[in-house]
Amino acid sequence: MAITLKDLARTLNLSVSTVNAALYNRKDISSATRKRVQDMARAINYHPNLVARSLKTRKTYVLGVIVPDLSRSFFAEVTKGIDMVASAQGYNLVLCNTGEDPSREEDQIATLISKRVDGLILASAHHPESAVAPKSLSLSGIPLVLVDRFFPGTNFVGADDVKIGYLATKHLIEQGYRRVAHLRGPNVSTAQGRLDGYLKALRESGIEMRKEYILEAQFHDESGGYKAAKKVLNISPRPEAVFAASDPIAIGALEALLESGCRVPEDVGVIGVGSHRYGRYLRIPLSTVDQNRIEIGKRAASLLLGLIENGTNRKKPRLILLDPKLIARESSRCRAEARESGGESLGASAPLRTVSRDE
Amino acid sequence: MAITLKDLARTLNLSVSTVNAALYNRKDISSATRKRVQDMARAINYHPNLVARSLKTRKTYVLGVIVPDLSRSFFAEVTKGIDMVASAQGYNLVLCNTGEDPSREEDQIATLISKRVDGLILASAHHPESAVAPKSLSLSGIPLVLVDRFFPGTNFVGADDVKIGYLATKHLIEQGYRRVAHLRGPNVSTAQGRLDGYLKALRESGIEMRKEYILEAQFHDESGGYKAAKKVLNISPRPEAVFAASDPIAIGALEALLESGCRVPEDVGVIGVGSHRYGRYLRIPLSTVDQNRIEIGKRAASLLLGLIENGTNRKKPRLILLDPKLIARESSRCRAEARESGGESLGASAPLRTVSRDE
DNA sequence: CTGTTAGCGCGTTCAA
DNA sequence: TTGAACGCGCTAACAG
Repeated sequence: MAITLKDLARTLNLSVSTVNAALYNRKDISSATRKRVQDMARAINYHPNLVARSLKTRKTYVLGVIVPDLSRSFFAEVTKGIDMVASAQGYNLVLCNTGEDPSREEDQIATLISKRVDGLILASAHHPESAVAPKSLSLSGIPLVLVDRFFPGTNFVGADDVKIGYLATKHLIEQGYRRVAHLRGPNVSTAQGRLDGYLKALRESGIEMRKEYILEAQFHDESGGYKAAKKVLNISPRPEAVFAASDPIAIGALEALLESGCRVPEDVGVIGVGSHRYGRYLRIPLSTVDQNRIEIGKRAASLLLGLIENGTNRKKPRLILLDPKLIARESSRCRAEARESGGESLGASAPLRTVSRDE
Repeated sequence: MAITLKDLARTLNLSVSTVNAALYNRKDISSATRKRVQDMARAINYHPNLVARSLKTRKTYVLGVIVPDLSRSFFAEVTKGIDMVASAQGYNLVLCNTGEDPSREEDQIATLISKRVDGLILASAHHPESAVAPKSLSLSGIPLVLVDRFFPGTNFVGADDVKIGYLATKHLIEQGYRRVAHLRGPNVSTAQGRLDGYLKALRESGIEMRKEYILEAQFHDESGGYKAAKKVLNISPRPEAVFAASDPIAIGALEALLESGCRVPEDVGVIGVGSHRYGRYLRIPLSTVDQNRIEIGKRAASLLLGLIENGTNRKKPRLILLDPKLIARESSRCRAEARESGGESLGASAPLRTVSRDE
């Protein structure tokens, strides 16, 4: 049985309120008693019961975080970012992995409401159009921040997907590729934004868009990129480059292209999105666009904590878009001399230290 | 202000205990009232206050999970495994990322004790010799399961590291490499086990171990593997193969070897540990040993839940070692004809579908 | 400076 | 079947 404040008070021959005040380091307690109390607390291994405290204070110092799949590096890193700022402010994370199952997402939200989390971060919300979950959430008054997938009318933190698509496509065009295909993601805001950016870059360069150059795959699935790239090879005129909406798609595409005897980047250029940690170690070091995942998590947590501490009576939902960064590697280096583009120097000869990930 | 049981009861003109029983679906309530109560609960968006319930029942249905770095795929996947079985049993996870900081680990444990988690999973415990944390834990009576790094006297779930080292080294030897170097991890049980397995395999094959063939690196750090491999190249006689204690180390080593003009696997064979998702897409598809990470998480959660539900008065700590699996790819294929060794077929021509990760 | 006490929302006797 | 009342451990008045 856990030791309670009352136990501690009895042991010290003090009242609970004195002991409590002493533990909180209030100044209206003699420093002598304060020390006595704190020493004794440590000695008998007293740990304040936070569930009782929460019941009283109506504050749990817990943030709910719902992600579809923690084993995707995107979500793992966003979660890490969230935890960095949350824990610095004394909050803990309760993490829910929906496994991409929309019905579980609803259950999880209900549970988190019941657990009285102080706020909630929802990554890649499912079918928010049905919006049943957000509805009970807003009724519960729990502040909510969406991450990754946008949904109008709610607080949102994510990468600027239009810019991602634009940067990637523009880069390919600048490298001398004209016929650029796009392996897009499924029908969510993220994929849509990247597609828009792709179209914008084409338009800006006076390149006509071709519907048959746009194929769909799953963000996290190499085999989708593989299949789509195989199809790309049969289109005539054959595309000279591929902008994949994610690194996994790009990796699958790379595999398909090489397997079919294409040279990358000479015959076909490839660029992905996500700045996967091992992108530079692939058969052909992969160009990519960095979303700044850790920062996404950090900003989401900051925003949420702001909402929590300043009360939710914020007028309008905030929308935070982070700036993506182009990382040019070998997979997109056509004939053009290497421009300065925020990337590293060429392939395998790059100094390896820079890749170490201490932050 | 959240709706309480009392609010609900008042709305229905019933007593709280009736309402409560109805919500719990007890049979001693007329099904008519039961339905009435449940409908009304939904209608007015009632969410039972679990913190109040926990205070009463002394059960939070929360498991603490402490990891050093969620952005390392090992921990992300173990955590995913934990969540799979925990959530199936109605438990939530509160996740703590120590960022490798031992002092934070202690703080986190203290917080989790105060939050009255029902159990705790500690991955890669820091300096357990000081053991201050486990001590307050056992005093608190919170069941504890260690994962990844072993520490005698506690429940443990992990891969069989000796077997990992043995499988990897044996494989290299079978492929015809005789002089095998080992890039070991830092001084923790995991690295020690793999080293032991390495030595065992050498012994068994009558190969003399050479101290200068054993170099140290950080598990998660490519640059460590890079540096160590550079050193390996200067040893004479030069090793013919490298068993790296992790995939990141192996990837760094691969980079160093190729950069120095070595051919892999012809001049030097390489094998890692961890079955990284992109190992097969690297410049040279990387042989590795799979630890079965998801399963580690699942077993850890099962064990912990068992301890929780059956009371902690278990006699002896349990020790669960999972069987690793060799995955042979190109980086370790010397001249020997491909043996059947649990791996896939050769390199880039392997059918890509098999890599999709639905499980 | 220190002690007493009334809830926070829920679960659970025990009576009715 | 249903209702009344106590207590889980802690916080925060308020009283001394």
